[in-house]
Amino acid sequence: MKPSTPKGTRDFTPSQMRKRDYLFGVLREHFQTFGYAPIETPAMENLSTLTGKYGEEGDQLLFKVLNNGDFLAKADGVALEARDSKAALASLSKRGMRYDLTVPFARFVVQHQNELSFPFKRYAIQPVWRADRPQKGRYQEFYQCDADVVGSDSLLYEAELVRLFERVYTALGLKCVIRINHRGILAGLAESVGASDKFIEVVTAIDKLDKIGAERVGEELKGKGLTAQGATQLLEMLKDTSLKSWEVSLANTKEGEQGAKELKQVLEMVAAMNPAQRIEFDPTLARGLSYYTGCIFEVVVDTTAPGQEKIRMGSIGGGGRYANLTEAFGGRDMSGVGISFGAERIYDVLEEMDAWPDTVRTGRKILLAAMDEENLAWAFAKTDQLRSAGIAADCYPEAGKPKRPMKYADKEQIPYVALIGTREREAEQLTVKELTTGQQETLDLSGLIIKLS
RNA sequence: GUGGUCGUAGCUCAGUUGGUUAGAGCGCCGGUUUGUGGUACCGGAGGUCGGGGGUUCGAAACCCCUCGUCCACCCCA
Repeated sequence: MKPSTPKGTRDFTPSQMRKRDYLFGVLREHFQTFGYAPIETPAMENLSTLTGKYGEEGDQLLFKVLNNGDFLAKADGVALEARDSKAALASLSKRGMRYDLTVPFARFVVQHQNELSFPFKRYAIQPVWRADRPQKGRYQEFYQCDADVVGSDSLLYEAELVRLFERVYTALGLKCVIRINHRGILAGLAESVGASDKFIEVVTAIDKLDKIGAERVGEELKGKGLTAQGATQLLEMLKDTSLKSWEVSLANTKEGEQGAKELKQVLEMVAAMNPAQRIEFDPTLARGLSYYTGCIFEVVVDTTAPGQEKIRMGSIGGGGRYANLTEAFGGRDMSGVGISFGAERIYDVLEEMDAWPDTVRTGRKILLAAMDEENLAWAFAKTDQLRSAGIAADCYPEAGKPKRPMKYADKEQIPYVALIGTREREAEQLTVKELTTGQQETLDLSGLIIKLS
């Protein structure tokens, strides 16, 4: 049998893990600086927590966990006989794998509402699972990195999360563009072309604009029941990227006016903090997720920035404000706003740009190698002293010719090798070779610690 | 879930109309080198040709099924 991981999943090697740890570390650090506290929720949730939250399609993409024990004995015989998977499911599985971090978060907030103080700010970096058909950059197991705040409808948080986006991407060495819109603008737009009742359809159609073009979006809109005139007018209005003129054109729609007003405030706050950041109002930004109700964001790589011209990647982050997230779990009506970093995509971008810091390349800094058996214990003791000084040191486990440890250090990209023979032990000195330059010097332990610190 | 593409060594891939013992490059292991890795030269290991069934005197190649991959939809990160 050829060993392999299940479809849509992958292993991470040490060199990949060092990069992932770095990326998650930058995220964690910024989340905490911005006042978000970590939480974790289980890999499995009760199926009742998950089903119905992602729409019909989402339910199909849930990984279900088979009940333990003699599950068939307790299964619904009628449904099994009829080969009706949907009907049989309830008696076969009561748990499912986490599909995203937002729904478990909503469950968490309601379940712990009496222990939490609001506004409650949390972040989470955890894998999620989807029974989707895998493609490049699309897996059945992948990590999500979310920061959310619930229990306040202050626009301060919209501005804060935009700042969090830019701070993180800047720390990673990436120039990005933050696109922003408001569901109210889209609602006002639908209202002004007489399609208020087709709001969801309008949103999902607009979401496809950059992908399939205005013409086909127009056709889709007409297919969904818009008048030809309404569809044309809608597409015409979307060409306008000036927030000022939207304020005017939507002044007679309640939601549209409110949306434009809120957007303006957020943009003003953000501009006051960092006028250099590219943040663009984009009325065509829709985001498919149905639960957004206020501002929505999406982050893309800035392809006008030096060194980033060739990057072709979809959004590397997104988010928005939602109302009533906790409603499904019987919580009181709480507004929230949150963002998500597309860690797997960011990884690919950093890989393409080779924008990793040097620290991800090396694990161990120095390898100590004894030439003969009687010096091995001394080499091991020196390794221990280096470790006590906080230096990632390792001792080659077999004494002998330098060839093996040298080759090992070369492959493992350990930058320094100390060869230890009787000469070194008797003089209490270490002969240290730097592999990239081939240069060699003799130092005592404290000198070596200073050199490698 | 729908349509398509491709599965040959650890990796990237050759393999003629179906015909002897299935190859290359890279990688891996060893040697040339008994206190010095990366280069060079020499040698070696490694394949039920994704799996199962069928057609045939004969299948890596043709047919069916199945699993996996990649791509386009759907949806999404």
